[in-house]
Amino acid sequence: MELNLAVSSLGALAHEGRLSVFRLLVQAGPSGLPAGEVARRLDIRPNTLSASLNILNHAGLVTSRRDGRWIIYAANFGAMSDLLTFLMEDCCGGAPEVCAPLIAVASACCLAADPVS
Amino acid sequence: MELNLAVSSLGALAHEGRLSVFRLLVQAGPSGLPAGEVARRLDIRPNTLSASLNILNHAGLVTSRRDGRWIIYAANFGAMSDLLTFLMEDCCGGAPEVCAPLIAVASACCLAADPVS
DNA sequence: TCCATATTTCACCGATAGATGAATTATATG
DNA sequence: CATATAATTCATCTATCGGTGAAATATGGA
Repeated sequence: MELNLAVSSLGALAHEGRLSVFRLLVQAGPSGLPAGEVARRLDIRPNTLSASLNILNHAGLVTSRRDGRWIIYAANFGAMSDLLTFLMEDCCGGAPEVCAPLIAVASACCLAADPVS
Repeated sequence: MELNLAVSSLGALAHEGRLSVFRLLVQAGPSGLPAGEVARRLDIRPNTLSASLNILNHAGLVTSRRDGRWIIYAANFGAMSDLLTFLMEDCCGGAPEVCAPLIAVASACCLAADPVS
């Protein structure tokens, strides 16, 4: 990942409303949620939410598809993974203890369901 | 980690100069680097760098200590770990494949040196 | 076709971020 | 004490961000 893409992704997430939206979509999984459902759950006005989703989308963090009169947004898990990987690069230059908690978190939520060989 | 702390941490990193500074400090390890050395390596003016370091410091991402006429900055690896952990929370609601690459990265750089039991 | 619903786009305004030159503080050395 | 170096603080200016009301676009149903 390039520095500038990381900066725009971090900038997209560096906002209370947008971070809440992104986390909600992460929790919702790959099937995503319609914009209106996001607005209702987080109590955000439609036009404000639209601007937020547009910023997250331009940063590559969410995808959108139309389904009838709804537009479904979903977290882009690949982009999320790329960003976190970028932030972790070289994290162990002198401090291997940094990664241990992360491995624990990732393991707790994933390894049980889909173990890494 | 609270949402607002995550937002301020992400905001601190969402800047080309500051992200470069943070990554350099991460690579430098816990012993850190003097401000002037950071400025020289990244070609940033001293006052601009000072503002950047101040923002990273207020977000809790770097620490500072004076050593003679130098002020040594170091990445706060605990805060970094907390932030990444926060971003990964609930990441597997429906997509366990998200975490696999992260585990791989973390494992590659850490497990060899300090295996998680 | 007409209307209701879902979502976006637009124009505007106030607030905040970011860079800079100049001045200031702190430390070491002769 | 005088001077040079390291780093910060301050004042200022410009650019961008973020939210809002109003209007526009798109879809489905009567």
